Amino acid sequence: MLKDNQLEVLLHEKFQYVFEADLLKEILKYGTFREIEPDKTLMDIGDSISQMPLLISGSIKIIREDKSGNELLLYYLEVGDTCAMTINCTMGKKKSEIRAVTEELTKLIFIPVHKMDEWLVKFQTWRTFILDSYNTRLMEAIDAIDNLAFHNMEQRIYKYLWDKALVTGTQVLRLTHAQIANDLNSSRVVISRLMKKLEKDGKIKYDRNQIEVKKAEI
Amino acid sequence: MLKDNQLEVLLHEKFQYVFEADLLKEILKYGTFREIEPDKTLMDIGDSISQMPLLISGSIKIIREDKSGNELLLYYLEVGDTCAMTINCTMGKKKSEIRAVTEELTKLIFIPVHKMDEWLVKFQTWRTFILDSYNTRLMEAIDAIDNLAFHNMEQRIYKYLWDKALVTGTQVLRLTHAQIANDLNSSRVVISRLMKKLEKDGKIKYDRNQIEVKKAEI
DNA sequence: GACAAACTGTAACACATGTTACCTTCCGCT
DNA sequence: AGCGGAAGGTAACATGTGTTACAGTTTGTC
Repeated sequence: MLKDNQLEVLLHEKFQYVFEADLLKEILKYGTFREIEPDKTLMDIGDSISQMPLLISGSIKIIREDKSGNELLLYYLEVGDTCAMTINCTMGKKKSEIRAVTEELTKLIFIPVHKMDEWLVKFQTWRTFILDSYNTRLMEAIDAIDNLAFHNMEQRIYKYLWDKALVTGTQVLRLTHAQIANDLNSSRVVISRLMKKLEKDGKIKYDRNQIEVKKAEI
Repeated sequence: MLKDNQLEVLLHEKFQYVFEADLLKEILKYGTFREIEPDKTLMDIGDSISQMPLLISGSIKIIREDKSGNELLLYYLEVGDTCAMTINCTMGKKKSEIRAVTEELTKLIFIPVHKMDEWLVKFQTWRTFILDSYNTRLMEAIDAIDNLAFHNMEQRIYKYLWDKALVTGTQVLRLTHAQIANDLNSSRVVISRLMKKLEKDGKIKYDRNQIEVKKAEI
């Protein structure tokens, strides 16, 4: 746990240009801070949610799964993001349709539901934040649809790697072909085959457990 | 054009349980009514939007297109819906990422942008409505992702037909294989092939320009 | 009735992706 | 050093989907 003043410093650092001063105070007052290790499931399909998370640092994978257990990575949440799903899960008392897994060490503030609605009335910046969040998520979902509908697996792999490089802030990734296959709902053999092709085309370079992504056209 | 009192009757009929009385009055005062024929493009990719539509009757197809002109039907808007895209396009002054085409004769009320934000502060029912809209759209986008990621073309065709039956309110549809191919970003031959199979399995029945959808498991 | 256009059926083939099986290489452990 | 497991390479094949080409049928129009 952080001391209050440390949390305050963090909040200001990340959100001073997003939220007005009074709102920052309220967040500090009513929010609950939590720090979560990498690869922890924050929320699973079917869970009910009573608090809304606000991402302070780290990143979170949002994953969709069908009944047979096939998975698909939808998008990442990063600093300053919130989970749009949660917004309505909390407001509408519905169950989660997705799984959220921390990608790295992640710091969050949880906001109680009743404050969410209250702040929509009181704070212009909160309204903008919530609507922006929804919109960003909707765009990301549509981006995911584009990938599936209009791009082949080779393009999807490259985009997956590049996105991951952006999120983690490094072009050298530590991950295996099997992990990629899992996130893209494909199979390891297919990934290996196409990785070879991507390397031949100079778009990536890789060794066991390590992939370097180069900037390239999709 | 409708006379004011006719519009009032319509609005009440559709929204009396959604919006509080004062809000209905404001909508009548500041909204602009429009009636639009089937198969008209309401909004195209790259358009700027300055008004938010509220669907009174009819239905609207939301379509995504890539740079090469390949199309994909995302979902339908129905009575009581609004276009979530628009919400942020108006607020954030961004351009549309999708195309909206009327499926049938459609009645709409357009709301000026500045009222949107004002009402978020003043009316609880408006807040709920906007957040619900976003959430519904996000769920529909995720549903579209599920289809693409986890279902084969045969299942996608059946779901497409069943959804269309729900939207239009009849299990007998007037459409061609080529139209289906277009909406699913496939090709006519593929659709014909799989339609044959669906018919053999008793899930549909069809003739030239006409398809009867039967209730079946996906 | 003749004709053109639209709609559907079908075959043959190309290509992308998934599956299975087995092999090699690398790495950590004892 | 030897072992076992994890990661990756490769081949052979199965399947799903897209493409091209052409034929047959229906529909509307003159």
